[in-house]
Amino acid sequence: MTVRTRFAPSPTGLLHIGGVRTALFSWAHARKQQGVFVLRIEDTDLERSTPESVQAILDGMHWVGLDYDEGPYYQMQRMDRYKAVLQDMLQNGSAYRCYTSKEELDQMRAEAEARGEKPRYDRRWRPERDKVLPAIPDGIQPVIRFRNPINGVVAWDDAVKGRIEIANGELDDLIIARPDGTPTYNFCVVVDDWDMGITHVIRGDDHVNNTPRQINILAALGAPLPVYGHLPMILNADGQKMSKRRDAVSVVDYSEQGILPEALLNYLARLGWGHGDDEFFTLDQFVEWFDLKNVSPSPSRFDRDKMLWINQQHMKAADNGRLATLTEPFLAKLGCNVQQGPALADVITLLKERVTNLVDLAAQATYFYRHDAAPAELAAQHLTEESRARLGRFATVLADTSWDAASISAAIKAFVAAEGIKMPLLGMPVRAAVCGTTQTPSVDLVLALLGKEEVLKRLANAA
RNA sequence: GUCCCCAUCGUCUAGAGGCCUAGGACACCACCCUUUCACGGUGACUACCGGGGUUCGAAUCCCCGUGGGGACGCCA
Repeated sequence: MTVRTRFAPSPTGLLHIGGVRTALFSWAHARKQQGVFVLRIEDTDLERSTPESVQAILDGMHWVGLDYDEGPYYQMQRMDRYKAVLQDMLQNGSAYRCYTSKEELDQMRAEAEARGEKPRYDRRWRPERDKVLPAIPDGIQPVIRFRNPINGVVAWDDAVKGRIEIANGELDDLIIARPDGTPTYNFCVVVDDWDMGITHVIRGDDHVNNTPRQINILAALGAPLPVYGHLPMILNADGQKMSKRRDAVSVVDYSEQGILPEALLNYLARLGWGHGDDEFFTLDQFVEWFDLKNVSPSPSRFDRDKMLWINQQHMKAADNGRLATLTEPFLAKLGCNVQQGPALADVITLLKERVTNLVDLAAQATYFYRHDAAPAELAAQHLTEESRARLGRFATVLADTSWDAASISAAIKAFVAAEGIKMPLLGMPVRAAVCGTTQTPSVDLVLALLGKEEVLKRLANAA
Protein backbone atom coordinates (compact mmCIF):
# COMPACT_ATOMS: atom_id res chain seq x y z
CA MET A 1 0.00 0.00 0.00
CA THR A 2 1.32 3.45 -0.86
CA VAL A 3 2.18 5.57 2.06
CA ARG A 4 0.17 8.78 2.25
CA THR A 5 0.99 11.51 4.73
CA ARG A 6 -0.38 14.98 5.15
CA PHE A 7 0.34 18.37 6.59
CA ALA A 8 -2.79 20.07 7.84
CA PRO A 9 -2.25 23.59 9.13
CA SER A 10 -5.02 25.99 10.03
CA PRO A 11 -4.78 29.34 8.30
CA THR A 12 -4.87 31.55 11.35
CA GLY A 13 -1.49 33.23 11.07
CA LEU A 14 1.91 32.83 9.53
CA LEU A 15 3.51 29.45 8.94
CA HIS A 16 4.93 28.49 12.32
CA ILE A 17 8.40 27.05 12.78
CA GLY A 18 6.95 24.05 14.60
CA GLY A 19 4.61 23.56 11.68
CA VAL A 20 7.55 23.54 9.30
CA ARG A 21 9.24 20.82 11.33
CA THR A 22 6.03 18.77 11.35
CA ALA A 23 5.65 19.27 7.62
CA LEU A 24 9.31 18.35 7.07
CA PHE A 25 9.06 15.01 8.88
CA SER A 26 5.73 14.17 7.33
CA TRP A 27 7.08 15.09 3.90
CA ALA A 28 10.30 13.14 4.46
CA HIS A 29 8.41 10.04 5.47
CA ALA A 30 6.30 10.19 2.31
CA ARG A 31 9.35 10.81 0.14
CA LYS A 32 11.38 8.06 1.76
CA GLN A 33 8.59 5.55 1.31
CA GLN A 34 7.89 6.76 -2.24
CA GLY A 35 4.52 7.82 -1.02
CA VAL A 36 2.28 10.82 -1.43
CA PHE A 37 2.37 14.02 0.59
CA VAL A 38 -0.92 15.89 0.90
CA LEU A 39 -1.48 19.49 1.92
CA ARG A 40 -4.79 20.23 3.59
CA ILE A 41 -5.94 23.58 4.86
CA GLU A 42 -8.08 23.27 7.98
CA ASP A 43 -10.17 26.38 7.65
CA THR A 44 -13.37 25.50 9.47
CA ASP A 45 -12.82 28.21 12.06
CA LEU A 46 -14.54 31.04 10.20
CA GLU A 47 -13.67 33.53 12.91
CA ARG A 48 -9.93 33.17 12.64
CA SER A 49 -9.20 31.78 9.20
CA THR A 50 -8.11 34.31 6.61
CA PRO A 51 -7.14 34.14 2.94
CA GLU A 52 -3.94 36.00 3.83
CA SER A 53 -2.98 33.19 6.19
CA VAL A 54 -3.69 30.60 3.52
CA GLN A 55 -1.36 32.51 1.23
CA ALA A 56 1.25 32.81 3.98
CA ILE A 57 1.23 29.04 4.44
CA LEU A 58 1.51 28.41 0.71
CA ASP A 59 4.33 30.95 0.45
CA GLY A 60 6.09 29.47 3.46
CA MET A 61 5.93 25.97 2.05
CA HIS A 62 7.27 27.26 -1.22
CA TRP A 63 10.11 29.14 0.47
CA VAL A 64 11.35 26.11 2.42
CA GLY A 65 10.89 23.99 -0.67
CA LEU A 66 8.57 21.31 0.68
CA ASP A 67 6.48 20.28 -2.30
CA TYR A 68 3.17 18.50 -2.00
CA ASP A 69 1.70 15.99 -4.39
CA GLU A 70 -1.96 16.63 -3.65
CA GLY A 71 -3.92 19.62 -2.50
CA PRO A 72 -4.20 22.06 -1.10
CA TYR A 73 -7.55 20.68 -0.04
CA TYR A 74 -9.81 23.05 1.81
CA GLN A 75 -12.12 21.74 4.49
CA MET A 76 -14.66 24.45 3.80
CA GLN A 77 -15.10 22.94 0.35
CA ARG A 78 -15.97 19.57 1.85
CA MET A 79 -18.98 20.61 3.87
CA ASP A 80 -21.44 18.45 1.97
CA ARG A 81 -19.42 15.37 2.69
CA TYR A 82 -19.15 16.16 6.41
CA LYS A 83 -22.86 16.77 6.66
CA ALA A 84 -23.64 13.49 4.95
CA VAL A 85 -21.43 11.60 7.39
CA LEU A 86 -23.01 13.48 10.26
CA GLN A 87 -26.46 12.36 9.09
CA ASP A 88 -25.28 8.75 8.90
CA MET A 89 -23.98 8.91 12.43
CA LEU A 90 -27.18 10.44 13.73
CA GLN A 91 -29.04 7.69 11.96
CA ASN A 92 -27.03 4.79 13.29
CA GLY A 93 -26.83 6.20 16.80
CA SER A 94 -23.12 6.87 16.97
CA ALA A 95 -23.93 10.57 17.39
CA TYR A 96 -26.77 12.46 19.05
CA ARG A 97 -28.19 15.94 19.41
CA CYS A 98 -27.47 17.86 22.56
CA TYR A 99 -29.41 20.94 23.63
CA THR A 100 -27.19 22.01 26.49
CA SER A 101 -26.38 25.68 26.17
CA LYS A 102 -22.92 27.18 26.28
CA GLU A 103 -23.78 28.83 29.57
CA GLU A 104 -24.79 25.54 31.15
CA LEU A 105 -21.59 24.01 29.89
CA ASP A 106 -19.51 26.80 31.39
CA GLN A 107 -21.24 26.28 34.69
CA MET A 108 -20.62 22.54 34.54
CA ARG A 109 -16.96 23.18 33.89
CA ALA A 110 -16.64 25.66 36.72
CA GLU A 111 -18.25 23.23 39.15
CA ALA A 112 -16.04 20.37 38.08
CA GLU A 113 -12.96 22.47 38.49
CA ALA A 114 -14.11 23.59 41.90
CA ARG A 115 -14.36 19.93 42.87
CA GLY A 116 -10.88 19.36 41.47
CA GLU A 117 -12.13 17.16 38.69
CA LYS A 118 -11.48 17.13 35.00
CA PRO A 119 -14.12 19.35 33.38
CA ARG A 120 -16.48 17.15 31.44
CA TYR A 121 -19.90 17.07 29.82
CA ASP A 122 -22.33 15.07 31.93
CA ARG A 123 -23.91 13.27 28.97
CA ARG A 124 -27.38 14.45 29.91
CA TRP A 125 -28.64 14.26 26.32
CA ARG A 126 -26.97 10.96 25.51
CA PRO A 127 -29.66 8.44 24.67
CA GLU A 128 -29.50 5.24 26.72
CA ARG A 129 -31.84 2.38 27.04
CA ASP A 130 -34.47 3.09 29.71
CA LYS A 131 -33.24 6.66 30.04
CA VAL A 132 -35.70 9.51 29.83
CA LEU A 133 -34.19 12.45 27.99
CA PRO A 134 -35.02 16.03 29.06
CA ALA A 135 -37.75 17.84 27.18
CA ILE A 136 -36.38 19.53 24.09
CA PRO A 137 -36.29 23.25 24.78
CA ASP A 138 -37.90 25.68 22.36
CA GLY A 139 -35.87 27.75 19.98
CA ILE A 140 -32.54 26.10 20.68
CA GLN A 141 -30.46 24.70 17.88
CA PRO A 142 -28.70 21.57 19.12
CA VAL A 143 -25.06 20.65 18.70
CA ILE A 144 -24.17 17.14 17.64
CA ARG A 145 -22.08 15.03 19.97
CA PHE A 146 -20.19 11.86 19.33
CA ARG A 147 -21.29 8.91 21.39
CA ASN A 148 -17.95 7.90 22.84
CA PRO A 149 -17.60 4.43 24.37
CA ILE A 150 -17.80 4.58 28.16
CA ASN A 151 -15.73 1.58 29.06
CA GLY A 152 -12.44 0.13 27.96
CA VAL A 153 -9.30 1.79 26.73
CA VAL A 154 -8.11 3.17 23.44
CA ALA A 155 -4.59 2.13 22.62
CA TRP A 156 -2.29 2.62 19.70
CA ASP A 157 1.34 2.04 18.90
CA ASP A 158 2.65 5.49 18.28
CA ALA A 159 5.36 5.53 15.63
CA VAL A 160 7.57 7.76 17.75
CA LYS A 161 6.37 7.35 21.31
CA GLY A 162 5.51 3.69 21.44
CA ARG A 163 2.34 2.30 22.95
CA ILE A 164 -0.07 4.81 24.42
CA GLU A 165 -3.26 3.89 26.23
CA ILE A 166 -6.03 6.18 27.34
CA ALA A 167 -9.15 5.08 29.17
CA ASN A 168 -12.45 5.85 27.50
CA GLY A 169 -13.59 7.10 30.87
CA GLU A 170 -11.28 10.05 30.36
CA LEU A 171 -12.98 11.02 27.15
CA ASP A 172 -15.93 13.30 26.58
CA ASP A 173 -18.82 12.93 24.22
CA LEU A 174 -17.19 15.60 22.14
CA ILE A 175 -19.12 18.06 19.99
CA ILE A 176 -18.67 17.23 16.35
CA ALA A 177 -21.02 19.83 14.88
CA ARG A 178 -22.04 23.28 16.01
CA PRO A 179 -25.65 24.54 16.20
CA ASP A 180 -25.32 25.95 12.68
CA GLY A 181 -24.37 22.50 11.46
CA THR A 182 -20.69 23.23 10.76
CA PRO A 183 -18.49 20.34 11.83
CA THR A 184 -15.62 20.74 14.29
CA TYR A 185 -11.96 19.86 14.07
CA ASN A 186 -11.80 16.34 15.48
CA PHE A 187 -14.59 15.26 13.20
CA CYS A 188 -13.28 16.87 10.01
CA VAL A 189 -9.83 15.45 10.57
CA VAL A 190 -11.23 11.97 10.86
CA VAL A 191 -13.37 12.19 7.74
CA ASP A 192 -10.54 13.81 5.79
CA ASP A 193 -7.86 11.37 6.82
CA TRP A 194 -10.21 8.57 5.93
CA ASP A 195 -11.33 10.00 2.57
CA MET A 196 -7.83 11.02 1.62
CA GLY A 197 -6.47 7.59 2.44
CA ILE A 198 -3.90 8.91 4.90
CA THR A 199 -1.81 5.99 6.14
CA HIS A 200 0.46 7.90 8.52
CA VAL A 201 -0.72 10.79 10.62
CA ILE A 202 2.46 12.60 11.62
CA ARG A 203 1.73 15.64 13.72
CA GLY A 204 2.66 17.57 16.84
CA ASP A 205 2.74 16.20 20.32
CA ASP A 206 -0.15 18.46 21.27
CA HIS A 207 -2.49 16.14 19.41
CA VAL A 208 -1.82 13.05 21.51
CA ASN A 209 -4.96 13.71 23.50
CA ASN A 210 -7.05 14.03 20.36
CA THR A 211 -5.91 10.71 19.02
CA PRO A 212 -8.11 8.40 21.12
CA ARG A 213 -11.17 10.50 20.22
CA GLN A 214 -10.30 10.30 16.56
CA ILE A 215 -9.68 6.58 16.78
CA ASN A 216 -13.09 6.09 18.36
CA ILE A 217 -14.81 8.08 15.63
CA LEU A 218 -12.89 6.21 12.94
CA ALA A 219 -13.99 2.95 14.54
CA ALA A 220 -17.63 4.11 14.67
CA LEU A 221 -17.36 4.94 10.98
CA GLY A 222 -15.90 1.54 10.21
CA ALA A 223 -12.83 3.27 8.73
CA PRO A 224 -9.31 1.82 8.82
CA LEU A 225 -6.90 3.27 11.37
CA PRO A 226 -3.81 5.10 10.19
CA VAL A 227 -0.47 4.86 11.95
CA TYR A 228 -0.03 7.78 14.31
CA GLY A 229 3.32 9.41 15.03
CA HIS A 230 3.51 12.32 17.44
CA LEU A 231 6.46 14.65 17.15
CA PRO A 232 7.89 16.25 20.27
CA MET A 233 7.56 19.99 20.63
CA ILE A 234 10.19 22.59 19.92
CA LEU A 235 10.73 24.80 22.93
CA ASN A 236 12.50 28.15 23.02
CA ALA A 237 15.93 28.66 24.59
CA ASP A 238 14.32 28.95 28.01
CA GLY A 239 12.58 25.62 27.65
CA GLN A 240 9.15 27.16 27.24
CA LYS A 241 6.65 26.94 24.45
CA MET A 242 7.58 29.28 21.60
CA SER A 243 5.68 32.51 21.81
CA LYS A 244 5.00 35.09 19.13
CA ARG A 245 5.99 37.91 21.44
CA ARG A 246 9.43 36.66 22.42
CA ASP A 247 10.54 34.23 19.76
CA ALA A 248 10.98 34.15 16.02
CA VAL A 249 8.22 31.70 15.22
CA SER A 250 7.31 32.17 11.60
CA VAL A 251 9.31 31.20 8.54
CA VAL A 252 9.38 34.75 7.23
CA ASP A 253 11.27 35.74 10.38
CA TYR A 254 14.02 33.39 9.32
CA SER A 255 14.11 34.50 5.73
CA GLU A 256 14.34 38.08 6.97
CA GLN A 257 17.21 37.06 9.23
CA GLY A 258 19.08 35.86 6.18
CA ILE A 259 18.76 32.16 6.86
CA LEU A 260 18.88 29.83 3.87
CA PRO A 261 15.84 27.55 3.59
CA GLU A 262 17.98 24.43 3.29
CA ALA A 263 19.80 25.47 6.46
CA LEU A 264 16.57 25.99 8.37
CA LEU A 265 15.39 22.56 7.30
CA ASN A 266 18.74 20.99 8.16
CA TYR A 267 18.63 22.54 11.60
CA LEU A 268 15.00 21.61 12.18
CA ALA A 269 15.73 18.04 11.12
CA ARG A 270 18.31 17.77 13.89
CA LEU A 271 15.75 18.73 16.50
CA GLY A 272 14.38 15.44 17.68
CA TRP A 273 16.09 13.35 15.08
CA GLY A 274 19.64 12.21 14.49
CA HIS A 275 21.63 10.06 12.14
CA GLY A 276 24.85 9.10 13.89
CA ASP A 277 27.23 12.02 14.03
CA ASP A 278 25.88 13.75 10.94
CA GLU A 279 25.20 17.45 11.43
CA PHE A 280 25.37 18.95 7.98
CA PHE A 281 23.37 17.41 5.16
CA THR A 282 21.16 18.15 2.18
CA LEU A 283 17.45 17.51 1.94
CA ASP A 284 18.13 14.50 -0.28
CA GLN A 285 20.43 12.97 2.29
CA PHE A 286 17.86 13.63 4.97
CA VAL A 287 15.19 11.79 3.03
CA GLU A 288 17.54 8.90 2.45
CA TRP A 289 18.32 8.61 6.15
CA PHE A 290 14.94 9.46 7.59
CA ASP A 291 13.09 6.90 9.64
CA LEU A 292 10.30 7.62 12.09
CA LYS A 293 11.78 5.18 14.53
CA ASN A 294 14.81 7.43 14.95
CA VAL A 295 12.69 10.35 16.05
CA SER A 296 13.28 11.20 19.68
CA PRO A 297 10.23 11.28 21.93
CA SER A 298 11.47 14.13 24.08
CA PRO A 299 11.05 17.86 23.43
CA SER A 300 14.03 19.95 22.37
CA ARG A 301 15.08 23.55 22.61
CA PHE A 302 15.74 25.88 19.77
CA ASP A 303 19.40 26.96 19.72
CA ARG A 304 19.95 30.00 17.55
CA ASP A 305 23.76 29.71 17.64
CA LYS A 306 23.69 26.25 16.24
CA MET A 307 21.22 27.22 13.58
CA LEU A 308 23.54 30.04 12.52
CA TRP A 309 26.46 27.65 12.37
CA ILE A 310 24.48 25.30 10.15
CA ASN A 311 23.50 28.26 8.03
CA GLN A 312 27.15 29.21 7.65
CA GLN A 313 27.96 25.70 6.46
CA HIS A 314 25.20 25.88 3.90
CA MET A 315 26.36 29.30 2.75
CA LYS A 316 29.84 27.94 2.16
CA ALA A 317 28.36 25.18 0.05
CA ALA A 318 25.95 27.43 -1.83
CA ASP A 319 26.52 28.75 -5.33
CA ASN A 320 27.76 32.35 -5.24
CA GLY A 321 25.48 33.45 -8.01
CA ARG A 322 22.50 32.24 -6.06
CA LEU A 323 23.78 33.86 -2.89
CA ALA A 324 24.18 37.10 -4.81
CA THR A 325 20.56 37.00 -5.89
CA LEU A 326 19.48 36.36 -2.32
CA THR A 327 21.76 39.03 -0.86
CA GLU A 328 20.94 41.85 -3.24
CA PRO A 329 17.67 42.83 -1.52
CA PHE A 330 19.46 43.09 1.81
CA LEU A 331 22.09 45.35 0.23
CA ALA A 332 19.41 47.47 -1.36
CA LYS A 333 17.98 48.04 2.10
CA LEU A 334 21.40 49.32 3.10
CA GLY A 335 21.33 51.78 0.25
CA CYS A 336 23.69 49.91 -2.01
CA ASN A 337 23.22 49.54 -5.72
CA VAL A 338 25.11 46.42 -6.72
CA GLN A 339 25.26 47.60 -10.33
CA GLN A 340 27.71 50.25 -9.21
CA GLY A 341 30.69 48.26 -8.06
CA PRO A 342 32.28 44.85 -8.42
CA ALA A 343 30.17 41.81 -9.29
CA LEU A 344 28.34 40.77 -6.14
CA ALA A 345 29.19 37.10 -6.68
CA ASP A 346 32.90 38.01 -6.53
CA VAL A 347 32.36 40.02 -3.37
CA ILE A 348 30.57 37.05 -1.89
CA THR A 349 33.45 34.74 -2.70
CA LEU A 350 35.58 36.96 -0.54
CA LEU A 351 33.13 37.35 2.33
CA LYS A 352 30.91 34.35 2.68
CA GLU A 353 33.08 32.32 5.01
CA ARG A 354 33.23 35.23 7.39
CA VAL A 355 29.53 35.48 8.18
CA THR A 356 26.73 33.26 9.39
CA ASN A 357 23.81 34.77 7.50
CA LEU A 358 22.77 36.90 4.55
CA VAL A 359 22.10 39.98 6.65
CA ASP A 360 25.66 40.05 7.93
CA LEU A 361 26.93 39.23 4.48
CA ALA A 362 25.18 42.28 3.07
CA ALA A 363 26.41 44.44 5.93
CA GLN A 364 29.99 43.45 5.27
CA ALA A 365 29.64 43.96 1.55
CA THR A 366 28.51 47.58 1.78
CA TYR A 367 31.98 49.12 1.41
CA PHE A 368 32.24 47.64 -2.06
CA TYR A 369 29.30 49.76 -3.12
CA ARG A 370 29.48 52.76 -0.86
CA HIS A 371 32.31 54.72 0.68
CA ASP A 372 31.68 55.53 4.29
CA ALA A 373 34.28 57.39 6.29
CA ALA A 374 35.74 55.48 9.21
CA PRO A 375 33.99 56.18 12.51
CA ALA A 376 35.78 58.75 14.67
CA GLU A 377 37.19 56.22 17.08
CA LEU A 378 38.67 54.14 14.29
CA ALA A 379 40.04 57.21 12.54
CA ALA A 380 41.66 58.40 15.74
CA GLN A 381 43.40 55.09 16.10
CA HIS A 382 44.43 54.35 12.53
CA LEU A 383 44.25 57.60 10.56
CA THR A 384 46.74 59.69 12.47
CA GLU A 385 48.70 62.39 10.73
CA GLU A 386 51.61 60.06 10.37
CA SER A 387 49.64 57.22 8.88
CA ARG A 388 47.75 59.55 6.54
CA ALA A 389 51.05 60.78 5.19
CA ARG A 390 52.08 57.19 4.69
CA LEU A 391 48.78 56.47 2.92
CA GLY A 392 49.67 59.28 0.55
CA ARG A 393 53.01 57.70 -0.28
CA PHE A 394 51.28 54.31 -0.63
CA ALA A 395 48.80 55.78 -3.08
CA THR A 396 51.63 56.97 -5.29
CA VAL A 397 53.05 53.48 -5.33
CA LEU A 398 49.64 51.97 -6.13
CA ALA A 399 49.17 54.36 -9.01
CA ASP A 400 52.04 52.61 -10.75
CA THR A 401 50.97 49.10 -9.81
CA SER A 402 49.21 46.83 -12.26
CA TRP A 403 45.83 45.87 -10.85
CA ASP A 404 45.71 42.26 -9.80
CA ALA A 405 45.92 40.75 -6.35
CA ALA A 406 49.42 39.33 -6.83
CA SER A 407 50.90 42.61 -8.03
CA ILE A 408 49.16 44.54 -5.28
CA SER A 409 50.43 42.09 -2.72
CA ALA A 410 53.96 42.46 -4.03
CA ALA A 411 53.64 46.25 -3.99
CA ILE A 412 52.43 46.13 -0.39
CA LYS A 413 55.33 43.96 0.70
CA ALA A 414 57.86 46.19 -1.00
CA PHE A 415 56.27 49.31 0.46
CA VAL A 416 56.21 47.90 3.99
CA ALA A 417 59.88 46.92 3.69
CA ALA A 418 60.81 50.34 2.36
CA GLU A 419 58.98 52.08 5.21
CA GLY A 420 60.53 49.73 7.71
CA ILE A 421 57.19 48.90 9.32
CA LYS A 422 55.18 45.80 10.12
CA MET A 423 52.28 44.87 7.91
CA PRO A 424 49.42 45.85 10.25
CA LEU A 425 50.75 49.37 10.43
CA LEU A 426 49.88 49.78 6.78
CA GLY A 427 47.00 47.32 6.55
CA MET A 428 44.82 48.81 9.25
CA PRO A 429 44.98 52.41 8.02
CA VAL A 430 44.30 51.25 4.47
CA ARG A 431 41.24 49.32 5.64
CA ALA A 432 40.00 52.25 7.70
CA ALA A 433 40.51 54.71 4.88
CA VAL A 434 39.19 52.59 2.04
CA CYS A 435 36.55 50.46 3.71
CA GLY A 436 35.60 52.52 6.74
CA THR A 437 36.16 49.45 8.88
CA THR A 438 39.14 47.36 9.93
CA GLN A 439 37.39 44.05 9.60
CA THR A 440 37.91 43.02 6.02
CA PRO A 441 39.51 40.18 4.13
CA SER A 442 43.12 40.39 3.04
CA VAL A 443 43.91 43.95 1.84
CA ASP A 444 45.32 42.95 -1.54
CA LEU A 445 42.17 41.00 -2.38
CA VAL A 446 39.88 43.79 -1.32
CA LEU A 447 41.79 46.45 -3.26
CA ALA A 448 41.98 44.26 -6.34
CA LEU A 449 38.24 43.73 -6.35
CA LEU A 450 37.42 47.34 -5.61
CA GLY A 451 39.31 48.62 -8.66
CA LYS A 452 42.24 50.96 -9.00
CA GLU A 453 40.33 54.11 -9.72
CA GLU A 454 38.00 53.68 -6.76
CA VAL A 455 40.83 52.81 -4.38
CA LEU A 456 42.91 55.83 -5.36
CA LYS A 457 39.86 58.05 -5.04
CA ARG A 458 39.11 56.78 -1.55
CA LEU A 459 42.73 57.05 -0.48
CA ALA A 460 42.80 60.62 -1.69
CA ASN A 461 39.61 61.33 0.21
CA ALA A 462 41.10 60.09 3.44
CA ALA A 463 44.34 61.97 3.07
C1' G B 1 -6.48 19.51 39.94
C1' U B 2 -7.13 15.19 36.40
C1' C B 3 -5.14 12.50 32.28
C1' C B 4 -1.07 11.73 28.78
C1' C B 5 4.04 12.12 27.51
C1' C B 6 9.23 12.90 28.48
C1' A B 7 14.27 12.66 31.23
C1' U B 8 22.66 11.48 28.51
C1' C B 9 27.47 17.56 28.70
C1' G B 10 24.78 24.73 29.20
C1' U B 11 22.18 23.25 24.18
C1' C B 12 21.19 19.52 19.99
C1' U B 13 22.28 14.56 19.98
C1' A B 14 25.04 9.13 19.44
C1' G B 15 23.90 5.06 22.44
C1' A B 16 18.57 -0.92 20.97
C1' G B 17 22.55 -5.16 28.28
C1' G B 18 29.06 -6.05 27.80
C1' C B 19 32.35 -2.32 22.03
C1' C B 20 31.07 3.41 27.37
C1' U B 21 37.20 5.08 32.14
C1' A B 22 29.89 7.53 27.53
C1' G B 23 31.14 9.46 21.13
C1' G B 24 29.99 13.85 17.83
C1' A B 25 28.23 18.97 17.07
C1' C B 26 27.07 24.15 18.79
C1' A B 27 28.55 27.47 22.62
C1' C B 28 32.63 28.60 26.05
C1' C B 29 38.21 28.61 27.15
C1' A B 30 43.46 27.91 25.57
C1' C B 31 46.95 27.33 21.77
C1' C B 32 48.36 27.09 16.42
C1' C B 33 47.66 29.34 11.55
C1' U B 34 47.31 34.52 10.10
C1' U B 35 48.13 41.23 6.79
C1' U B 36 43.16 42.86 11.11
C1' C B 37 38.50 40.24 11.88
C1' A B 38 36.93 35.70 10.47
C1' C B 39 37.67 30.70 8.41
C1' G B 40 40.51 26.43 9.49
C1' G B 41 43.44 23.14 12.89
C1' U B 42 44.72 21.16 17.86
C1' G B 43 43.43 20.65 22.80
C1' A B 44 40.77 21.61 27.45
C1' C B 45 36.13 21.78 30.02
C1' U B 46 31.51 19.36 30.70
C1' A B 47 26.51 14.79 31.12
C1' C B 48 23.88 9.15 31.92
C1' C B 49 17.95 13.37 37.53
C1' G B 50 17.50 10.41 42.52
C1' G B 51 16.33 5.73 44.86
C1' G B 52 15.19 0.74 44.55
C1' G B 53 15.11 -3.74 41.73
C1' U B 54 16.23 -7.58 37.35
C1' U B 55 21.13 -9.45 35.59
C1' C B 56 27.52 -12.36 36.02
C1' G B 57 27.04 -7.30 33.92
C1' A B 58 22.55 -1.39 33.08
C1' A B 59 23.09 5.09 30.31
C1' U B 60 20.39 1.04 28.10
C1' C B 61 15.01 -3.36 31.08
C1' C B 62 11.16 -2.81 35.46
C1' C B 63 9.09 0.05 39.74
C1' C B 64 8.80 4.42 42.79
C1' G B 65 10.09 9.45 43.50
C1' U B 66 11.50 14.15 41.51
C1' G B 67 11.68 17.54 37.61
C1' G B 68 9.92 19.26 32.77
C1' G B 69 6.31 19.42 28.84
C1' G B 70 1.42 18.70 26.73
C1' A B 71 -3.94 18.20 26.92
C1' C B 72 -8.45 19.08 29.41
C1' G B 73 -13.04 24.64 23.81
C1' C B 74 -19.46 24.99 20.03
C1' C B 75 -9.88 26.55 18.35
C1' A B 76 -7.28 23.78 15.21
